[in-house]
Amino acid sequence: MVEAINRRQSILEAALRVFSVHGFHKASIKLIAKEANIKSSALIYHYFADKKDVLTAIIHELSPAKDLPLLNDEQMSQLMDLPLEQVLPLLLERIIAMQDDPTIEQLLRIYFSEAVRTPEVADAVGDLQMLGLGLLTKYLNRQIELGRLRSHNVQVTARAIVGTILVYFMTGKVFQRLSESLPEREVYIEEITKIFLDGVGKERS
Amino acid sequence: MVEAINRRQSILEAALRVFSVHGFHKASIKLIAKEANIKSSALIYHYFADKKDVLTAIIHELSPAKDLPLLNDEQMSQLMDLPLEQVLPLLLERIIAMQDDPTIEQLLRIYFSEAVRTPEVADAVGDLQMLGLGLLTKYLNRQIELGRLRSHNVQVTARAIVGTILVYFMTGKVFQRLSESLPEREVYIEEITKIFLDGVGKERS
DNA sequence: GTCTATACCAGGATAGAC
DNA sequence: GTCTATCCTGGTATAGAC
Repeated sequence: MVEAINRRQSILEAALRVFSVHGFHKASIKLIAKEANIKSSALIYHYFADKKDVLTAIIHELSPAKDLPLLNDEQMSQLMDLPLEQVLPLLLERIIAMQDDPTIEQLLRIYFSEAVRTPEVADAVGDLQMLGLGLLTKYLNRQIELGRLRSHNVQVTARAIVGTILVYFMTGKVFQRLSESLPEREVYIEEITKIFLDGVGKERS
Repeated sequence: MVEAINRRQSILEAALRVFSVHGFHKASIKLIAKEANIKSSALIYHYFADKKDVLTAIIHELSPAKDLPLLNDEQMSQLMDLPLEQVLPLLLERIIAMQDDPTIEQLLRIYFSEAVRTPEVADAVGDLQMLGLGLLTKYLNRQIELGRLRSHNVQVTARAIVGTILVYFMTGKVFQRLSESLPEREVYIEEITKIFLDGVGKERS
């Protein structure tokens, strides 16, 4: 059978699942083979050089980075001029929704656990974050230019925004124990937006 | 030689280092033995039931949770009444400074990479965060009560604050690539404080 | 309490038939 | 392109002497 492409793909998907559950090192080639419904683990070596190569392929071929440039330049520059009270909810909504996609969730699990020691993974995630932080700072600077935001250190704000996403993911998916007190998604997004716009200080009226 | 306690301790410390660098599964008992300067990996089984037990011991005996109750009730209730513009910098300063301690940094690395799949680790970290979030929400509620902060969803604010710490750690220690644009520690803390107090919106003057 | 030696198994990877 | 069989390394863990 010459269904090479399908085979390769299903191995990749199986590996994604196995890696995300067991971690790279505990995940065995044999288990991946079983998950992929192939009789022979040897087949994996037909498509990939070694175990590490499977991980690399996952990172490069399944990364959500590809989905990011779904905005063309026009849409982008439109976004740049929208006020924060519109952009922030949109952004948070979009990114948090991504976490519902099982593939993304599995990828994130791998990223989290492997990034600390696998430079290749760290780089992939780093690229993603660079992109995100870059766009965010660009946007924030533009808004300052438009006089809608006060002049401030946008690097910090951008990171703080990313932090709210990070913490949402972690309390939701990693430390389930914390999910109880985790507010509804809409509430979370709404409140975050308010905080960044106006802080939590007493209204100066 | 009856230096049991020292031995046990140095095994634990060696394991901490090895786990933090290689991760739990890749870290081998033999390597830990070597790191601990003991001739025999068998000795480890004299002090611990198995490899997993070493990890458990690390988490329970080296966790920074113990250092947290360094405040007695009096100091605590004093803190509760201090305004956010004082408490937040203090808190951030303190926690970020902890990350300079190599032991803490190594522990954090283990937490991050292992929490996603080792429930025991997740619980330990979860406890820590519960404690942190609990204190934070309590504090925020108190401040609202005092009329210093506007009434709002404190669960969200608490998480957003934790997020700023998380992201600082990650961009600093995990994704070194992002360190370049990472602002100075003092700047970061100062700006974060400003954001939470007043947001980044145009001053309403 | 610390060592040497070793049993034992699992995982990564290859050879080679079909 | 997919399989069976197998090699080999390295890891966990134990037995047992000192």
